[in-house]
Amino acid sequence: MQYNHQEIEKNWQKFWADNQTFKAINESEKPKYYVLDMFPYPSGAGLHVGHPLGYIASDIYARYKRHKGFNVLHPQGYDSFGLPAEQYAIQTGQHPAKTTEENIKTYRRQLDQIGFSFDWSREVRTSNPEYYKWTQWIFIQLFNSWYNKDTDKAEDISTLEKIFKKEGNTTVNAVCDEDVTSFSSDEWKAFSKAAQEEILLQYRLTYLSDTEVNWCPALGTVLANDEIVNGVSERGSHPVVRKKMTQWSMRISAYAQRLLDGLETIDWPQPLKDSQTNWIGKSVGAMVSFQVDVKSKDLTSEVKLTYKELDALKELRANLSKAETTLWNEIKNKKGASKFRKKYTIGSFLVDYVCLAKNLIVEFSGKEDEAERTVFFNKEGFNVIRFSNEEVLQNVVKVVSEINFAIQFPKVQKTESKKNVTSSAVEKSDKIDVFTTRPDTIFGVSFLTLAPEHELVSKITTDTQKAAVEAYISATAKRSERDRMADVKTISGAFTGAYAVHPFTGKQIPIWIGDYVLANYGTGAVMAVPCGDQRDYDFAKHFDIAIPNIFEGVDISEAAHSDKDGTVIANSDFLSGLKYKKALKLAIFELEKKGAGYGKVNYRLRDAVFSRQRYWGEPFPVYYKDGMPQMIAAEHLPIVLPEVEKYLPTEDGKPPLGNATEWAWDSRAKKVVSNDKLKNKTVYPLELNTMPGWAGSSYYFNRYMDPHNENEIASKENLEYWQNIDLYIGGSEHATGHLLYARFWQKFLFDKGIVPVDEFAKKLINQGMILGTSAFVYRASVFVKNGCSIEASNDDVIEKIPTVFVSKNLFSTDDEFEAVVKNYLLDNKLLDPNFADLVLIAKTALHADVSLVNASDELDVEGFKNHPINTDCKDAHFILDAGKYEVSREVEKMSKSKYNVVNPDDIVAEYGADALRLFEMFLGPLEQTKPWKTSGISGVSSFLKKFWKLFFNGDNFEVTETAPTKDELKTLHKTIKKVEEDIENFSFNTSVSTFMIAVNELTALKCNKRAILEPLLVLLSPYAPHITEELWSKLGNKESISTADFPIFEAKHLIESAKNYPISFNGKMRFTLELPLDLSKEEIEKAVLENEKTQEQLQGRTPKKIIIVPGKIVNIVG
RNA sequence: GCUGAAGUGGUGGAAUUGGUAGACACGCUGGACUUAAAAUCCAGUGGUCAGUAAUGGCCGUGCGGGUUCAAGUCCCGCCUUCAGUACCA
Repeated sequence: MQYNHQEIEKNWQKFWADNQTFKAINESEKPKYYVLDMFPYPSGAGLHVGHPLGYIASDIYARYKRHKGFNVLHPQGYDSFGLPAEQYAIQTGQHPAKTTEENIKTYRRQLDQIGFSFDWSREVRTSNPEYYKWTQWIFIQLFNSWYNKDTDKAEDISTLEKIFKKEGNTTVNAVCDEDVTSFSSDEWKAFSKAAQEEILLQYRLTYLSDTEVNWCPALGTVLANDEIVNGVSERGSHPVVRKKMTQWSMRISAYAQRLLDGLETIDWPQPLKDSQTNWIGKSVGAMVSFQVDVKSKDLTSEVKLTYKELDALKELRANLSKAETTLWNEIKNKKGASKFRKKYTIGSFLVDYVCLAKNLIVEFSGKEDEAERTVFFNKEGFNVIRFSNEEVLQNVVKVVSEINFAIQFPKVQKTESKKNVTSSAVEKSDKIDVFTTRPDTIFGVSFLTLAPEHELVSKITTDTQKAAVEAYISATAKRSERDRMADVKTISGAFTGAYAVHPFTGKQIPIWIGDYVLANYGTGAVMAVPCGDQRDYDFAKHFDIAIPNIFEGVDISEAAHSDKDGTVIANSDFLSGLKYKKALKLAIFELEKKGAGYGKVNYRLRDAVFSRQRYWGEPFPVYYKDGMPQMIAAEHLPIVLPEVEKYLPTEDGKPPLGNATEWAWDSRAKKVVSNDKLKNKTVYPLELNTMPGWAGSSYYFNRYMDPHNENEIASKENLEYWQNIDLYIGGSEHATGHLLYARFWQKFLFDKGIVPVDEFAKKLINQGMILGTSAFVYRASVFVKNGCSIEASNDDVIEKIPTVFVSKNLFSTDDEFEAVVKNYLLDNKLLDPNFADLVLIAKTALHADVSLVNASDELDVEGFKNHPINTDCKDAHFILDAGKYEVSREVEKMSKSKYNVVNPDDIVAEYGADALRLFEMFLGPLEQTKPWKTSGISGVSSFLKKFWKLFFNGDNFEVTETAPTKDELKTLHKTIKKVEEDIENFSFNTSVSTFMIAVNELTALKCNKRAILEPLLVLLSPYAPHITEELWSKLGNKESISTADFPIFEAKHLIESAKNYPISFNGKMRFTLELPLDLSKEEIEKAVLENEKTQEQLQGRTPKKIIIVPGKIVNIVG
């Protein structure tokens, strides 16, 4: 009987579905085991052979664990919110829900035909309201929580309010915004409700803030750092710019330390742990404050303000009028060269706003001395634009765009005249905070460097340095982030003219700016220790700044000395003579004593922006009342995504949800209502942003435990029973995205007592990528010697020349290629011999669809000519090699554009799911990147046929009950041992070889005994579930093979009485000798030395030494 | 630059603690069956040299050293490839 994989596989897939064979139960006598794949985003392209790799591995493991007596949970679902469906909706108007639904159908069909043992009754989809109800619910929990550093966990916000009421915020040890002001309990009580809310927002684990975000204009949305690759969007490669927006953020930084600590407790790949560690980027050091030295400033301004005037100025700045505030809110976030200042003195005039770098003054019109002011400002090189209060209040956008225009296209040329600009008071308290990991080198500081964007720069810059500093700032502002990153070597900077005071020596330290200091790391300022840091060293060398040496016996004439260990500090007052560790501690101690600094741990990890300007994502359960966010009570969830007509941002720049007409919250009726009702007092606008892709994937593994529960994420009992994932398989590209956020949420849910464990996955494996094997054909491009291509100059010369392709082996160089083509054309009279010298032929490599190429790299020429992508090749000529056209091969990423994508559907149709499963495992180690070559599948395919044949005699199923022989038992138990070890070590590729060896041996032994074949079926069934189910039932078994116990290995069958010893001479194996295993060393030596072959090797010499490892090897030296 | 992983036949890859390098496959070559092809089966297949042959010698795990009776495996120094990350103070 023939092995008919199509019929067998279809039947058993139906059987499993009908009998719910793999449905997991939530309580059992058996131990639990939870195996999970990272759920897929259902893309329109469907699966290619690379996608199922991890699923096959986890499925084998899940099936193996079932055989081993575990209650296995092995669910699957879809991460079904995402950008592609939305992009498609924008292009076609098709609702993303519909696209998603269709894609899921394709995925499901493709997955089903591979025979996975998923419990589909637990399927989740992140875009289902029943699911995202819980995503919204978790968001509310985060909003209602703060992080208490004393208890080191998240707590309910009410406990914080209690403390505020009782003792203000000075005693609170919380993770919060950096700029919180302190208040007493009385002050707290005196605050308005709105003010209190605003303060609480600075402590909540999710909070609104104006954050600088990665804005992608082409996609109309904000992107996370990990969604940007090389400065452009990961999807679509669109440019990305920095922009300030009011956004929801997640205070993941609160968990930085615990996210690091947790890594110690989980069995994840070291590279993945390392990249999380680097991402979190913990550095231990100190915060050091440097006072700006006021005396040193060469204030040349003629106008001096009195203290009284200064106070008045401060007052003015604090109490802006409504129009002033409105405009200020629009322009205050401008950075760098377009930074604005409010209420600033120019000469003796007080101006409303000024951009110093661009020499632009913005004023409200209607001032009495307007004409006089204009004359003075213009004389000083400033351009003035004025707006009325009404203009600002009615259309602030227009006003801002006029200001932007004025910045870009200044009317007045900068005059050379010296300006009398009062830097409006360098206040005595001005200080520059720096973060350093090397406070022990504090005596080596010879300058400070500020990021060009640092807020103090314009304030401290002296008039003499102003021009240089401004020029530098505008030069760096012009360079994109990308340029700055790419160009690390060029050293640039400018001296501000200002000095700071060294906290210990009191010496003056010049303050520089330089773009090697990043504005968004640490404080945006560094204390430069050129002798200990290469960048500082290079900077100092470049600008000829002193490089004091504070290391004992170290030469720093060539480069900085950044080694810490073993270095002794010198020339450093109280630190001299100390080693790194001691000096570090003492330096911090002294800094703290002086009040000039304190020990601090700094993390690279930033809070995660949680708002996206997209349609196809979870809506926030948030409405705004008087500008303050309000949570919708959990009982009214889910807040369902509204329908919109257009999926693009609105014309006034609001996110797509701004298009919704039914998107207001009726706080009395507790439901979403039409926007028309917004005039009502109890109806409020809803949040227009949606959540990012990682929201839904950060807890889905918990939801699988109880996916249909309407009252909780999952019941306490189920969470308690399943705990967490025992084995999680997925790609390493999620290292600093999904896998970090999911750990964060799990820890938060753990703090809140919702889940029982604080790490969601005990073991994780990254499956490697499967690459495609592209096929190339070589096409001849014909040129006439004057340089024109044939298309361009259609003369007689080339009239008859057709498209020509040349088989790979016919040439090795370009010259040979040209000769081959020319000869062919001449032989076939396609080229006039008189013109042969006028013609140039170049070769172009083109991708050919891999489905047109067979295992021997031979191209199906007719297929190629008729392929839809080669319409221009219908009449092409192919120069063959021995009647064949051979393509050249190259391994590349699988991609549609490279025509190297292999669809599992085709493989399943031709070879069967079992063959696909075996082959994917056979390709190589699971975690390794490896190329796909369809030709290789014939190996596993013929293995399955051989295996099938063991059970048949001709057309008859024939398995005997005869007792097995020693050899047969040995083969079986050898296989049991190896396969079990391999599965436990996730070495699936080697167990496939083991199966092949076993079947080869049993075929040779002509074994058709039940006692051997039945256990072998169970061994193979995790890998090839269909064929084994079929044969299992043919053996008379009524239950699915998945319920069978795993065979037990018995060592007694492997015990050998003799060993074929390799006999080596000086380490080189010369021959083998079969000897009984129970011989002693002496007996072995005797037997070996007596052997004639030994004597032949020795040729009369006496061995110096004989090494005998019983059961292993004999080595004769001499 | 830093971090991590890896370099073994024509190809994918084996070799658990140092102990017969190249398992198992693909591909290739030859043969059987067939009118022919496909399928199937059998044999050979790291390189090189010698021999009609059986067989035997030498060389071989990125390169150069070292430890050892014995090194793909351990140590030192380099080279290359891939992945991640990047002026992190």
